Amino acid sequence: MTEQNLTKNQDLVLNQLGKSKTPMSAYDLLDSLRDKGLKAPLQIYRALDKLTEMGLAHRLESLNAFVACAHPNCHENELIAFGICEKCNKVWEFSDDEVSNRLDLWAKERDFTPVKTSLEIRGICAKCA
Amino acid sequence: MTEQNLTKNQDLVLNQLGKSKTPMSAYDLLDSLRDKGLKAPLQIYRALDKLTEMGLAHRLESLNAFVACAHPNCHENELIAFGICEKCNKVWEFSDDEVSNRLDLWAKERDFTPVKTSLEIRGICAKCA
DNA sequence: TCCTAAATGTAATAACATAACATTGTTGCG
DNA sequence: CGCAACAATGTTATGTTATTACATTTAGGA
Ligand SMILES: [Zn+2]
Ligand SMILES: [Zn+2]
Ligand SMILES: [Zn+2]
Ligand SMILES: [Zn+2]
Repeated sequence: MTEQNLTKNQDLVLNQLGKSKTPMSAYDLLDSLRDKGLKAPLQIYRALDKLTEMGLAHRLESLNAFVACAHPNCHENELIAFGICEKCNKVWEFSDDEVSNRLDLWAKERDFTPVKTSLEIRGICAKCA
Repeated sequence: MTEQNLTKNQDLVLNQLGKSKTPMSAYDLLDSLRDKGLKAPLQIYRALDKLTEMGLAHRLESLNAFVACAHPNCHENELIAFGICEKCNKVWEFSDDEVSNRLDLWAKERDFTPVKTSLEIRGICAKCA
């Protein structure tokens, strides 16, 4: 295992995500890991579930795809935002306390208990403009 | 047509969405509109495409589902955010200028041109807590 | 060791979305 | 009106994403 407590499949998936410059779908991952012995979607989805729980990978809801976390130790509780270029598919991961605070405020005002927030800005990056 | 310039299918889909208290998937919509003559997923998806373009409906990326717009004339350009209760599935549509400004700033700093932003807070509402 | 919980393997199926192509309806212009 | 151009529709097939169900193996602690 190259990462802390990861199992074989989790490690394979995370490494593959780490190598990729752009998000990968579960089936992209499956295709690229067939030669490592992975054969079924569920093997990928199970690994991704754990990795996203641990905060080592993130799911991009608007793409149905996944990226490795770009931060060393990305807390799963904090708000994470993504910029996604629709031309080159590159992803920028960032967070913004002010945005986070405003959304917390919205929630508090309504007694709404946030569980998971997704914030994805799709557009065109500087390089592709 | 009960709405402005909508075609028959668009009108059927929007009305169905309007009646629903919770988001509906394309196939939910298809099932509930079969007796109105709709038979194929594409008929639903095409109507949804137009409705979301017009800002009369919104897609919830994290649910693969759709809601009627809760605002009278919801500009498609402004940032729209959603709170989604994972227990009762109710959705609150809102916007926040400060959040919007912070994201604009993030984009400007990088010459990133936003096209479409999705912001979805999943959690538990006051009633379900 | 033995028990238990976590992880894995495998097949089948469900849920979501689009491609391709033929047809019909609408609008505006000569 | 008659025609062209475009938008919307109908229909079939297929592609893509995700989960259910169940059997088996592995890892770690009493
Ligand atoms: Zn991260
Ligand atoms: Zn780009
Ligand atoms: Zn709206
Ligand atoms: Zn609720």
